[in-house]
Amino acid sequence: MNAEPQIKKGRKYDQVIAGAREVFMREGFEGASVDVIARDSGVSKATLYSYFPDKQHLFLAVLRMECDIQERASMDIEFEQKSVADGLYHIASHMLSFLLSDAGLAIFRVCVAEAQRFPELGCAFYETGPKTAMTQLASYLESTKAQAELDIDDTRKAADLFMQLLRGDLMLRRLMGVAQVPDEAEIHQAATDAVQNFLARYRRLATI
Amino acid sequence: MNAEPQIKKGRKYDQVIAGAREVFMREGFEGASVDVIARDSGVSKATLYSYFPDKQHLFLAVLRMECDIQERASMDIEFEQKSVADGLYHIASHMLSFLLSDAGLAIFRVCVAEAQRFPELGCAFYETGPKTAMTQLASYLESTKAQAELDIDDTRKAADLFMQLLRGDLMLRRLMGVAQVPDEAEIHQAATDAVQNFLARYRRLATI
DNA sequence: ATTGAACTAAACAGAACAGTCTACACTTTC
DNA sequence: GAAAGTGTAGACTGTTCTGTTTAGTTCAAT
Repeated sequence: MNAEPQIKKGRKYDQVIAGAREVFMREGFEGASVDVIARDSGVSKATLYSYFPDKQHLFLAVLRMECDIQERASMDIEFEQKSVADGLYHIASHMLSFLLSDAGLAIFRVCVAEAQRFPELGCAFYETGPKTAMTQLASYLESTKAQAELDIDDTRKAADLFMQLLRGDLMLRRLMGVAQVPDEAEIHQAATDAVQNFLARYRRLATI
Repeated sequence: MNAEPQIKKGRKYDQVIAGAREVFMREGFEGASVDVIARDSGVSKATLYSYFPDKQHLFLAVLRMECDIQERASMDIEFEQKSVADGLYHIASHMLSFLLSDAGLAIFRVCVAEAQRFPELGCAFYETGPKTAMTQLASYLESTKAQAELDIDDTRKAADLFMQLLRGDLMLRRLMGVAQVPDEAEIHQAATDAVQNFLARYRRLATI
């Protein structure tokens, strides 16, 4: 926890992280070799080991950075939407594009695979990824609840449900390599379905 | 595809599979060493290699067997329930117990991790696991639809939704190592929530 | 009792691995 | 232009890995 070993120095730090990211995501932790990482990064092994004390710390540095990115990539456009349906659809398609992309899947895959070997990793991913998204979504639901379009008693549970609806079967098929990376039409379809299901559950009845 | 290499002979076959299963589930494909598998199986390395031509074939044999088991473990108790709610709850708690158990998670984890390296594996898992369950559930929904308790236009979509509701946030937290293996109360809670959400979406309005 | 198949332990070869080290090149700064 | 800092290529160490081989053991069935 304390006394983080010497990490970070020169100008090639980002280059190493980028190369390592690619190889780790492709091969997993055990499958990736330091020699390959060094070669793919365009960096010598000596340089790599001058930045990171060992392979594990490099791995964790890559994934911590990935988590940071994920956390910062918040749902920008929130309140200026016309209807709740539009807002939810926007969020849905935005998140689906990421979740189902090769990059999004790769980090999910690696975290699932290594969550046992690196317990702190799984927690960090959950906190910065799904949980952050859920919290942001919950606050959105809270805000527009005033618009009285929705009838929600527990926004946290509702946000949770929406996330579940999003991931759905398509995510599973992507994870298992059954489905290819979806095109815009498929994402549109999945987002529409999710919003529809969500509204069917939570739309205020008296209003429409 | 054709000409499967020589696999299976003597009486220690099951013993090897059992040992390999345990090690692979614990360590993943790359993390598991053949020496450890042989030792844990109580079998010599030579014997192991007399059964399987290499590590990959052993790995795939383990997971094929796991898929078979998963496929056979159908949802026994289907029609003799009183209400649809009871039937769905029964299915839900049954499936959740498996999905969230250490064993259920382990195979899911391994398949996610190795679906890229072994493309046929991901497909086999999806077909025998989630897809089979969904099909069985769909046929249940079809049958009780006659009871007019539910208002379903597309049973496949409905079954898909139910599965999504099941997996939910708890499954994600388990995968990431955030949550421990749940006790009966937690499973009851999750199953109840899922059924409730499902019925809120699909219960026939005019009936009650 | 003998035969033959299945199994064992242990050593082995050859490769790949993580991590270290040496010797050298480039750039900046005094 | 010397010195310091940062980089390089790649050889090297010692370990671990998969997969093979050898020489010997168990055991069932004749």
